[in-house]
Amino acid sequence: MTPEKFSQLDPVIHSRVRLGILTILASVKDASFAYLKDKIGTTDGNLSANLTRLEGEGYISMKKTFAGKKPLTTCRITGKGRAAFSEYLRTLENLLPLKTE
Amino acid sequence: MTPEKFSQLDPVIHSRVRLGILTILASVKDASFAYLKDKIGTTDGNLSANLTRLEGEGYISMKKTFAGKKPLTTCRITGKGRAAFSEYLRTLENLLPLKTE
DNA sequence: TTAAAGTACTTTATAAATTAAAGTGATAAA
DNA sequence: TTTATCACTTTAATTTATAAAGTACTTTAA
Repeated sequence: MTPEKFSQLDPVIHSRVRLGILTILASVKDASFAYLKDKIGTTDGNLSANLTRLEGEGYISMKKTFAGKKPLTTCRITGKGRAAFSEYLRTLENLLPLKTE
Repeated sequence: MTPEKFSQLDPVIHSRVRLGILTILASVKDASFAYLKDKIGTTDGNLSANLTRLEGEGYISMKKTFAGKKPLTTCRITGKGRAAFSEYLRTLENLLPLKTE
């Protein structure tokens, strides 16, 4: 049994913005670009880049539609993303001295 | 009351290697370079750079001595580092759906 | 009606951080 | 002696993240 190492934490998830995206997407059916931006507190460019990264990893999917006349990007976590996120949390709990009450 | 944002997570701490360093140093009086390297599972160069970063932030202190004839770097968390680490954990617990049992 | 401001992003450029490779200086082993 | 090893540091290369521009509209307001 190898000792638990911090390198086990999925680097795709271990980014403040991507962690925020996945945390939100794990708890709602889907979320818009604007909603994510507001909740996470980042810039348009940064959010865009990180969503693209997560989509590239197959952790989320994005659908582009229109809300009236305005473009609307809707994001959703995938099964793979949900599994990776759960595993990330599990690893964190094993590694950190957390005391959730 | 502003919504909780992931940008509140201290970027100095939110790095897999530095998180590992602080987690260990928070639970022991001090630790050697070799011990940290083994426990965290990283390379010499990476560990060295991250220790220097933490020292620069005032989160840890390093003492260089000799163990017999070999150089020995001993690391210790500072009060500031301990406070920042606690705050990081507190923020994480507020942000993530953790279920520590 | 048309100019200005806003929305909802993406793309490109720049800065910062991580990782990998090479380097240092000493000891120990063959 | 030369080869290897230890305990790191430094430099270089790659990857990330942040910031600045850019695109393609829509809405408001003169």
